[in-house]
Amino acid sequence: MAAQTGSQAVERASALLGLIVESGAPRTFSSLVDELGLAKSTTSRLLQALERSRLVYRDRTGAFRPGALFSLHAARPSALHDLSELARPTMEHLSELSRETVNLAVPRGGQLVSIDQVDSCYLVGATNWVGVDVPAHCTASGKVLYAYGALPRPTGQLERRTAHSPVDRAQLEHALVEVRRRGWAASLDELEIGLTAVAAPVRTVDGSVVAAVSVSGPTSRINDYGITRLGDVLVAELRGLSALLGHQPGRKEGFA
Amino acid sequence: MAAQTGSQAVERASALLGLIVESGAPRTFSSLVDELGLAKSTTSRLLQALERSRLVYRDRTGAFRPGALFSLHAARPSALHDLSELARPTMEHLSELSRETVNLAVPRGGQLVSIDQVDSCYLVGATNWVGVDVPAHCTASGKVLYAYGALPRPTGQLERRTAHSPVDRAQLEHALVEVRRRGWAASLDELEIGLTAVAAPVRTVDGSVVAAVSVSGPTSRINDYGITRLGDVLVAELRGLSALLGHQPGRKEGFA
DNA sequence: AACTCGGGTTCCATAATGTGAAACTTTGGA
DNA sequence: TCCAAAGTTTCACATTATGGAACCCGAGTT
Repeated sequence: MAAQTGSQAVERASALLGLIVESGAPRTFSSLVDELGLAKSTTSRLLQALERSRLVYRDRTGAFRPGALFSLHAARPSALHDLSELARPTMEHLSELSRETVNLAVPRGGQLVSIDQVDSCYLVGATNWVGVDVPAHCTASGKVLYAYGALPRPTGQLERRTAHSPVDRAQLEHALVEVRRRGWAASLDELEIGLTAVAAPVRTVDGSVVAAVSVSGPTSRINDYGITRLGDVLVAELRGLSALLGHQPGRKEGFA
Repeated sequence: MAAQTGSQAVERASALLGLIVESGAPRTFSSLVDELGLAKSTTSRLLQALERSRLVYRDRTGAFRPGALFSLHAARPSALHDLSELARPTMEHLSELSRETVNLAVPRGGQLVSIDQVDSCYLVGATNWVGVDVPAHCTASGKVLYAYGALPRPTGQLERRTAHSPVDRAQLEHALVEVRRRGWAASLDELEIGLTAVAAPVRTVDGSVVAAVSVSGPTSRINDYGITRLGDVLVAELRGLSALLGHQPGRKEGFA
């Protein structure tokens, strides 16, 4: 189906592993067989290989569960289970896709702050955002956090950073409606002329939004990539990240 | 080398995964190549497959790290990081090897108590030990815990359960020296006539012993398997389990 | 700039390895 | 006891993995 080149056996085995690990509950052999649609024999062999390698094991009932290697990783004191550690792989991936700067932002004290960043590989556009507080209303991540109630609405005057900054409350609210509709937010030249960002939400187990991930770069390059396309990619990738946080994709995606 | 039948590609890929996950530090491509001794091309393809499946990812520096699936598992609230959960795979494995009852025992209130058990597949020998306190000096696990200082020496009279129970303190101490020398302990008919057990220590990150795993069954069957052989198997397997707890095999294996 | 060294990926012919249908075994139910 | 379901092993076939060599790319060097 989605094989690029090369190792089909490994990919199939990995798919099995994925199913076993992702669904917290023990997976039965037959459920795996017809979920992947492989022959019983093939499935059996692959699972045996995984079992030999201690990547899965069969519990008492004969169902498959994540094996010792997973426990090992989980037990590592160094395996920071915090957000930025979890998000790293996804962010690296997004960085490769877009080749632009990727940021992970969370609300802090009524503003938003980036807690992790993967730099663009271009020279232009690789400023550091980690730790610097920026006005949320003119960033893509900020809009996401506003839209889904992760950040309380700003009080007082909305700062005008550029001619494009939204300073009118009604205008902002209108934008937020749009964000919720599409699932992602954009900010074109609103914080700084020539700087565009696209962001989407990261949800936790109860469906609430806890962070936003943004991709940002020169307006021209982002436009080349396509804002909508980028938004959709972000949403898709972050759905995966949300799953890591325990968010069940099926569930209501309410906004606080 | 140690392939039974079937899927070599998967096993090789798994071996790579193992190296990447086990050594907490990021692994470089070439280190993987010459550690496994596979062709560069093969290694490259396998790693690409693993990367596509999000089982590993390349960080900024190009080194390989455990991928999203591992984070996912680590983040699971259900992923009990406690001892018995961690030990399960190993215990199941031992159960299959020996086909006897496997117990995980920890010290509690000066005695020892089993906190998890995998039953033998034989009818004879499958009693439940979980939760029942037994006199430590006539069990294999107890001797292990004594030997490595996980359990303070017993006070008062040593209970005589059978004619083979060690009731003499000097005799016990002598046995403990032997335990430390070999790395495992045995108990033949000491708790109950006809019941033999072999046990070895589980170490945690600082090298101290926190638990013992024992294999026990009818003296005759255990003898058939070979006490020494069983002891060695236990030591080897538990070395792996100890690694899960962060114990660096190289480190000093001091006994408290 | 041109040259080269080392790490890494891609190509390619070869055959070894993985594949699925079906036969077989085992388990559990009625 | 007989049957159905669940899983494993067998087997003939060709798809798929393999490793050597060629290639690529970036970082030093002259």
